[in-house]
Amino acid sequence: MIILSKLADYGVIVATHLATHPERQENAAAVAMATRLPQATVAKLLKALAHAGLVTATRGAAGGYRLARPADAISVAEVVAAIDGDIGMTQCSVHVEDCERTTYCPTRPHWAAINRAVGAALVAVTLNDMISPFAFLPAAAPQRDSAPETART
Amino acid sequence: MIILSKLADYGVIVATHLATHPERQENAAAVAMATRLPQATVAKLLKALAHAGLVTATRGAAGGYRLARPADAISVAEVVAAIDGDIGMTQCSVHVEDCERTTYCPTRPHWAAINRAVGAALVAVTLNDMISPFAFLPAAAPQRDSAPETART
DNA sequence: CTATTGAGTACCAATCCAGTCCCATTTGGC
DNA sequence: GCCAAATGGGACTGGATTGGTACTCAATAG
Repeated sequence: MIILSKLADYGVIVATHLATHPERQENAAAVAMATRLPQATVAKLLKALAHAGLVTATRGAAGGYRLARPADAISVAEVVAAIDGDIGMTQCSVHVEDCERTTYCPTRPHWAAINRAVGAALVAVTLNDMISPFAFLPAAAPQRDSAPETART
Repeated sequence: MIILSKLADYGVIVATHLATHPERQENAAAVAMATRLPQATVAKLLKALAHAGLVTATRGAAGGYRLARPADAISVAEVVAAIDGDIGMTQCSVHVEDCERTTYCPTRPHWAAINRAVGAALVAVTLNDMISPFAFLPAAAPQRDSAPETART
């Protein structure tokens, strides 16, 4: 199974590309060319990213896009969420009210925890990390501990 | 976006149900009844789980399914993988050869790391954990249920 | 004023997925 | 030995989702 949709994947590529030239302003066509992605699709992605406030757009002739924030202040999770929506493991993680199984489904509360772990893995990575040629995180997921207490909210 | 497909979600529910009665052998109809899921779908799921070796099936009259291993030796990741296939963030995480972008895509190596983190989050949770009514991860229980991400940088 | 470029929306095609059905095979009971 | 019960393994289908495109409106530079 693939977690990210192709569009979200592309979105990260596009955002990463912009992160490599933070000062330069590029229009959709230029980004499409640089990333080898279909132009119409890139335009759509950039609109979504702009809508989410991750990139700033300049309209009109000689317009274009650039990152709204420094590359190390934009997480991959944000980029993905801008395109695919909020991340959740299961239906009930995102739309709790939709799950009529809530009353007798014993697994539900646990998904929330898994959810958080996955989200943390994505939040921990910034665009700046994606640019760097080296690995950046040791292991972002919570290691299972079999010590359920340590409750320290 | 929802990470798990409905079937994978159901699969975990089914497996969890079997984990509550490790010694009992149940046929597909009984599991469907207990879990309130469509019978045909449950049958399909159990076949997949059996194929993956997570449950053992007994054919013929009075046949049925039971867990192949103790509940604490089966991770959620295995159940999900049995139904949805291996987990990967992006296309290239699962089918590297399919990605003709390999040569110039700078993000690729990083996805592998994110991938590992997400996988670890699922591997860390066993069916036994899913049964227990209490949280098993440090931050699992609190009231907040939806929108767990939204990076706060 | 006009060319350029993003914003927004509507739309289409293709794929994927959830769910069902069918038939072969195995096994227990009569 | 035969039949019923149950899994094994496909094939099939309707529908939803997604990837991708096209078209029009709005803004801006020159």
